Amino acid sequence: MQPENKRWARRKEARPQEILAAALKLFVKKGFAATKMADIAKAAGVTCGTPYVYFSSKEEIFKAVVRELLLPQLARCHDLLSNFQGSSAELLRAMLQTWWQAMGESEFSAMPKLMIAEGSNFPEVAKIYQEEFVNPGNKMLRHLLQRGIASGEFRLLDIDYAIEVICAPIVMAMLMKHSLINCLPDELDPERFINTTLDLLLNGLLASPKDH
Amino acid sequence: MQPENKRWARRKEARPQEILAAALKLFVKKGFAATKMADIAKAAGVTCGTPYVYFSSKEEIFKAVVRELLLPQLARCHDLLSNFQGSSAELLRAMLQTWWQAMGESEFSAMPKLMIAEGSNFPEVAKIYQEEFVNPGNKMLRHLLQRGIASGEFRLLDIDYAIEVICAPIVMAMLMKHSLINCLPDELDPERFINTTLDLLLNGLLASPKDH
Amino acid sequence: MQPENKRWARRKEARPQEILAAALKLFVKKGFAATKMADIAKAAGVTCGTPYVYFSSKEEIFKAVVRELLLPQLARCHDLLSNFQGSSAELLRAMLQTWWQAMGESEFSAMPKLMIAEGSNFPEVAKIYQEEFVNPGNKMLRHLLQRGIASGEFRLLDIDYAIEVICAPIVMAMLMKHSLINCLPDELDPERFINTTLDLLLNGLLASPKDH
Amino acid sequence: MQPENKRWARRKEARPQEILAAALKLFVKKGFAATKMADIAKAAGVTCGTPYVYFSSKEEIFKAVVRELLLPQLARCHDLLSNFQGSSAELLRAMLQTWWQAMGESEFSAMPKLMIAEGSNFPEVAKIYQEEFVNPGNKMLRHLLQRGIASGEFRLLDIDYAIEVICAPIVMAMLMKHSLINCLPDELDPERFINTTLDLLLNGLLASPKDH
DNA sequence: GATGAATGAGCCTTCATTCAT
DNA sequence: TATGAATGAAGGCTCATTCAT
Repeated sequence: MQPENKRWARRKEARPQEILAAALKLFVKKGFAATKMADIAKAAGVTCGTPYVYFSSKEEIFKAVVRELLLPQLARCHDLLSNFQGSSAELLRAMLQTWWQAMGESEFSAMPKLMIAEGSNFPEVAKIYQEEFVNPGNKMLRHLLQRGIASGEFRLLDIDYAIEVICAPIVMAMLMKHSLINCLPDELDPERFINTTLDLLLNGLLASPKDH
Repeated sequence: MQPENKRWARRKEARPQEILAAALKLFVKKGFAATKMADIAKAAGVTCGTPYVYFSSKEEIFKAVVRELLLPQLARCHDLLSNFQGSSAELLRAMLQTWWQAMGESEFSAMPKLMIAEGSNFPEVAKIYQEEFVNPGNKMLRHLLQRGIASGEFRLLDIDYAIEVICAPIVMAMLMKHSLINCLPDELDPERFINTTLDLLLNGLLASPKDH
Repeated sequence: MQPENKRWARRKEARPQEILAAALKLFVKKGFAATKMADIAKAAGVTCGTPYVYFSSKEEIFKAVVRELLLPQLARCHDLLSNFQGSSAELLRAMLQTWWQAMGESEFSAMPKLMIAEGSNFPEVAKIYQEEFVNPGNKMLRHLLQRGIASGEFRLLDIDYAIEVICAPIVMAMLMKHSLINCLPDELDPERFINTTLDLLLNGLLASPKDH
Repeated sequence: MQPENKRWARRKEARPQEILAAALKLFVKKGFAATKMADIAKAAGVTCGTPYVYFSSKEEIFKAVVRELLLPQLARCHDLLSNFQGSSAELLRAMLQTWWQAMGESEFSAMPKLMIAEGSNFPEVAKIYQEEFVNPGNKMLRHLLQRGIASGEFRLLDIDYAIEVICAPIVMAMLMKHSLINCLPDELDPERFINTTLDLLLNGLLASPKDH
């Protein structure tokens, strides 16, 4: 008595997540405007009317993608880091690694692209992303830097701007995963990438002892 | 007999550039799909049929924007840097500053957003951007790093990945200029931003003398 | 074992009537096309699939509304009038009053609107209405007029057309109850309305004694 | 050089009126909801996008039909009657005849049906119709009755309600022209109809001299 | 070259209807 | 009998593109 006829399968619980997952994939690949509702439906294994059973419009699907799929990832990051013991440099390494694992290596790596591409057309979505994802993330990084500076481990920096310099490589790596644009000569090797990022951020380019 | 009097006889040469400039502004603000041909025309001061006199389709306008408007900027960068005399650190500073002035502070700051957002829908455009803009830019940076390493000024680094780490902050700054997303608490102060970027990239976070 | 406990076992007999009553209310308020099956179901206290247990389509519900709800009203009129004793003028008054009470003051006052609005899209329904409601009603009025003429109480009139002149005010009153259109400066006062109608129809506008 | 190819004919001036005329015909025949934009377009000899060059939505077409096609008819009536010399009974006859000629015998005879059928779904349209057509028409009739009463030609009546009784037959005749519903046994003969209406309204049903 | 009315394919969304439960 | 998730055809509307002027 397996549902031979998949067409009328009733899967009320699973459908919304399947639709959101399909939508995320397509939004990421083609952008919001170029993604057809019919394609989302097909990718989710339903027909074109079904998404409207669960979401009132394409834009609502977009919002739900952010809220339901992306925001939970931040909590994961937060949990992993909140109890960290060790040097600030080690904490930074742990943070970048966790971030990459939680986002960079999952389909959520596509969210930055999506927000950059479509945010200005959907201010509500951009606001959710900014306030519930970017700001909390920045806050975590700010604490980390302040912790390092307070302990004397880190130099005194222009923290506001340093945050961006530190975030930028990992965000760019995510963006490149989802464009045809690539700064790297080959496939991204995450370990090399994070090692190099940390090496540069912690020690800088200069070979000689610093003088300034 | 004055051709000036005939409204449609004037400036046959200037039209394409006006259309491309209008298109760039709108693509940047709203994305490719959300930009209507009629809006491009209006912004260029012509009517909706005129763009088709010069370009065969919306996509061709996109390509032309990249080729006609973006690529020349790279040449500017290249010229400025090719004859540089001085330390590699100073060269890096000059490069970031030139890059920011040529792109970050102009409307071309929007190109990265546009390419990230729409590149996968327009592989031809992405290819042009990759091969004629990104790759040459990376090559310049690679030379800079190799020059610094060869002279002993820079440490031995994983150059391929270091390139991305160095580019990322400035590209991210451009992206943020054109989204509602912002990692910075206030308006970007270019001087502070470039100083912090260079400080971090050259000296690293760590307070203690390096040992390796 | 109490069938009351099973929510879907209760009142198999009452369902169709509840659905038709709900449908009538909604058809009247919004028209046939603008009434959604789901709304009919909800108004009838069932879910969207239930109407299809009893009716094969929305149009069949429409037909049933006419047959089940409207036609019985005519019988009521007929019964009340068939045994009337008195002058023809009194009979006309009784007829208009009965008609208004049976239809004008009930929700059936909406049927004329519905038939005028949707009749041409549903010829079958229009035919039922015409043959089983309008024609019998006209016949009653024709008998009344013939009775009055035969007795010398009424003048000799073009009966076919007089029927319509006599019907028109009361039908219009029903139509106005269900539109945003209103010829009256205030709410309809049924007594004033029927008195004026009868006064005009019986005595005419002219002040002087008739001569013909 | 006649436009052999009708498809690209540019007829900016005529198009809107053609579209409205086509829309009126179809709205009348099928109702607003059942009329497809594509059908309006086809009936107007254009393709489905053209109506949107001139009207922003289907509802705007509806409004324009009322404003552009219906309201001018009222002016026609008004002009014909404003200079009338003669008895009030003759004026009433002239008014009904003019009304029937201007509306009843034209396609505008369909407007009452349309307003009754769709008015409640489009309050804005209903308001225009009520305020700019029904009210002015009623006002004209009120003046006529007051004129007749003041001169002693008409009896003292409940004017508000008499207006409706007088209007009703002619409005009903228009409604019947556009439904499958008919109170008359044969095709409407306008002359017989207006004669009977006037005869009844002026003299009443009763054969005996009035006493009151 | 320039115009802008006209085109028509395509997409989001609705909703009457179906059917597994 | 009743449910309500799922279906899919259809319609309003958009907009890139065309072409007579």
